[in-house]
Amino acid sequence: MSSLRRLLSGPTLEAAKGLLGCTLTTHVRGEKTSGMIVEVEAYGGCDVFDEACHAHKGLTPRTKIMFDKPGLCYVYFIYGMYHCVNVVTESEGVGAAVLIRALEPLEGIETMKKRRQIAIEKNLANGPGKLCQALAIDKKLLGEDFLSSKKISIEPYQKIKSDKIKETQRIGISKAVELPWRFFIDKHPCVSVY
DNA sequence: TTATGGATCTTCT
DNA sequence: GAAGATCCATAAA
Repeated sequence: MSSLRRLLSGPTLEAAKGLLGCTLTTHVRGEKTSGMIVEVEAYGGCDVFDEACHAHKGLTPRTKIMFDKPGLCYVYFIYGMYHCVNVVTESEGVGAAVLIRALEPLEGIETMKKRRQIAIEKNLANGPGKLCQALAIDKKLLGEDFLSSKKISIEPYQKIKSDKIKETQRIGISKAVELPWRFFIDKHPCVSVY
């Protein structure tokens, strides 16, 4: 088992921090795009009652992927126009995941600019909905395995020192607001909100 | 079958 | 800083 898989099988908060500095890559319609993960949020897991987690009420058709094997891809549609990507964490049977909130664009930047219709690099993927547009992530990728899929994958890239990682409350939710489960690389220009 | 609200982004002031 | 766009998944009936 790879070290990344082992990380994702463990506590969601550890997995979230460990994903910072990894790369996220997609291959869609022959175009390769990738970026480094600079901001994440943890949802569910760790035996904590997390009302903001989609899976907190139990297994539904929408959230069943969060109860599946760690390392799978959970994509959902929000506000009528945007997608968000999550990495499923913890053991099979536990409803937990890490939301990927922001990337630093690395490869396929021209493709991302075209998909996003903007030219400013740091705005290509500095938000959960934006990075899905930039990497062409939608529900076709639901259930793919980040560690073995050819369409979407996560790989270790840069080691982030723990004193570079900042934790704060999560963004854009109305329940369990107080949990400090958002992690990002301090002072990185591609982080969505400070 | 219908009603409700959301892990957001953009545009405008 | 504030508001509108817009549609899927849920829950209730």
